[in-house]
Amino acid sequence: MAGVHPSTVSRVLRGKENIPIPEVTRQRIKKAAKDLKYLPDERARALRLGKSHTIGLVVPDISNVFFAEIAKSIEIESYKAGYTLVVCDTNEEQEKEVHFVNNLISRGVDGLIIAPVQDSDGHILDLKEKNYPFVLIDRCFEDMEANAIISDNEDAAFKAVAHLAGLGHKRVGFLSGRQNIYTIKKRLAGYRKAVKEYNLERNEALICGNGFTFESGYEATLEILLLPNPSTALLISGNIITLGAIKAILEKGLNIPDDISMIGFTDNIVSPYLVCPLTTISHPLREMGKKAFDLLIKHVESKDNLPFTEEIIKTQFHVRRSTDRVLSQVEAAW
Amino acid sequence: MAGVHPSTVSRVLRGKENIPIPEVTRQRIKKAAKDLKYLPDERARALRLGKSHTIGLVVPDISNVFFAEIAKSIEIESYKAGYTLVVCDTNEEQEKEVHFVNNLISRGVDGLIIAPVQDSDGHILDLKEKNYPFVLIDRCFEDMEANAIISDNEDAAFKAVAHLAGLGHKRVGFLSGRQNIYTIKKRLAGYRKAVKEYNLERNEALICGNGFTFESGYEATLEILLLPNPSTALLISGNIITLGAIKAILEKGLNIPDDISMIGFTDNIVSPYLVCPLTTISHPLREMGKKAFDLLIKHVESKDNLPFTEEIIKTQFHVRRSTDRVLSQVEAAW
DNA sequence: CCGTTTGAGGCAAACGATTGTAACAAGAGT
DNA sequence: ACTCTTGTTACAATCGTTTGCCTCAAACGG
Repeated sequence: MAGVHPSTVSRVLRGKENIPIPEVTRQRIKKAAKDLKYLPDERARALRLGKSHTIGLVVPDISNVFFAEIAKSIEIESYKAGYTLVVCDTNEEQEKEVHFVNNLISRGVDGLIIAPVQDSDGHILDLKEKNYPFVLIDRCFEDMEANAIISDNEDAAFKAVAHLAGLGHKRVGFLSGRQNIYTIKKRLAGYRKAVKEYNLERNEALICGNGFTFESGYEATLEILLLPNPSTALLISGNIITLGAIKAILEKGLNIPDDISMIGFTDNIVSPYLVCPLTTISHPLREMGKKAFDLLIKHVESKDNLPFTEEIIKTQFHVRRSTDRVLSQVEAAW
Repeated sequence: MAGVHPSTVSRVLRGKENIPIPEVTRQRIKKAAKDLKYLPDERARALRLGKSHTIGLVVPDISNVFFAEIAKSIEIESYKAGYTLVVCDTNEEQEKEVHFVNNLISRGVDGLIIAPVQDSDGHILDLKEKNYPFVLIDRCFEDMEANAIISDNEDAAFKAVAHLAGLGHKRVGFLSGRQNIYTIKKRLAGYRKAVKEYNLERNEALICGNGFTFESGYEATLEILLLPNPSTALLISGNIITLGAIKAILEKGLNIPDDISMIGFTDNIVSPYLVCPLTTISHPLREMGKKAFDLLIKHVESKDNLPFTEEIIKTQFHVRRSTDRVLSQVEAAW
């Protein structure tokens, strides 16, 4: 429409000022582009340039606020940095994760941020082998060196149990998420360490559950409540699980915190407004997202091979009403 | 590596059985592909084929469960149908929405699902003009014909207010989200209709708020509570706003539902477990997502221009404890 | 008046995959 | 012995951009 060669259009629209093209032609091209509502084909550009200015984010459940918050902050950072973010939800299914990672690479994303399902790690090792830039977030692999932004799960769990011990609890239950996941392993380690240190009841039956769903939280809680000696407190590894636990507790006619204390692993905007305002461990999710993005971009935009960085982010502990002194049967009788 | 021409590789890997290629060669190529961990370049394929098997989803806030649920169901449907979903979060900013829509088109997505910010509609009209397949979800434009999957906001709001009227409430507040949005306009219309029909107090001061944030919910609620005659019930247009409202109510030392009833517009998994189990209007979000996806794919895969479809989905009403009979001052004195 | 610089912008190759057509060889048919 | 299949695989063009290089004309210097 402007009567010039595509290459000239490209030079004008990409703003190559050093190539001499008279202002009249520039204007003619720009006007034509506007009139035609011309949008460059990013596929073709990416193909030619070998760079897509796109990054991929792979999370296990986008409908969980935990990952939604992370996604949101990475999205905001990407936008600011001129990158487009592609979000994929694996639904905690390994097969989908492999599919998405390959798919994203096929579409030429410049890098990946992954919160892995962790049923296997072959595809992650492939990434390392290909020297593909990626950052693990929230979950990493113990025996693998990689970029990772994680939180201090072990320490947080330890402190949470310590808090309960300080309130006189002797039997603390641990509602687990999927047990083969890094975060859960670490939290469990912290739990065990505190149980030992504060001399609480050691009983494998108090460690219950294997999943991040409402139902798995509900059922695991029932199992613990139906023990001959149910726990007087619960440490709960996930915010959807927490709701299942509340359901079970209410159904049994129990009161929080009088009959049972609870601590939620993962604070969110509703924690203070639940049936009983929930004591939680809170993760600075926005900060984690930003750090993961910055780290990824550093690797993407660097020519040489940077060494891997693993950063552990401190969590915070919010005491609300769901944790209180244990009422022993004797005290209760009073 | 297999010593053959790329075209032969393509034919083998795409499984063109009608082109005669001897089994030995096929195996040689497949083995090489596996050994090299070959992944086809989807950009190049999309460029050549004019089809990317990708669709774009543009939502105003992915960290809001409402849209996260929609995103999740669309993601699941896309995966099943062999499409990749690209999710973009506009943060309720018009400028970002325009950017994302253009960006997605540039990358050659086959179609778009949009929950628009609705500060303007020029970019949507462009889509129509270009005959680009798209489906609006949750929010549509009153004066524009387009594919849309929406819910019966007006009716739902009407019924909610009717429910409150039935409980004896005469002054019902309406906590609004961003007021220029289709859904809010409709809800407000339903509210006004019920106010008229049940002869409730008509007072513009009872319509309050303009945003979907926690803070805007908090402040709008305070405004209503500080009126000389505060409302005895609230209809609340959004789940984050609801939390802000609860904060304001608790801060004022009021009790739900004794001092004030509330109905939340948008049920979610926590609604039953809030300080006071919340009476809500629930949207079948997964179903809406699936319908939007199916509709989009129908348009994407059809050669001819299908007529636009607008489907209105029925909401459900969940009565929980947050709505109760109004306690008049006289009754309360008893 | 001729050679050289400079301005303006076209040409062509490349990115990687796809596909209609062509090419070449071996074998079949006459 | 020659043509005609048929089987096997290569060639070339294409998708839309980008970029190094080249061309052509006008202007300039001597």
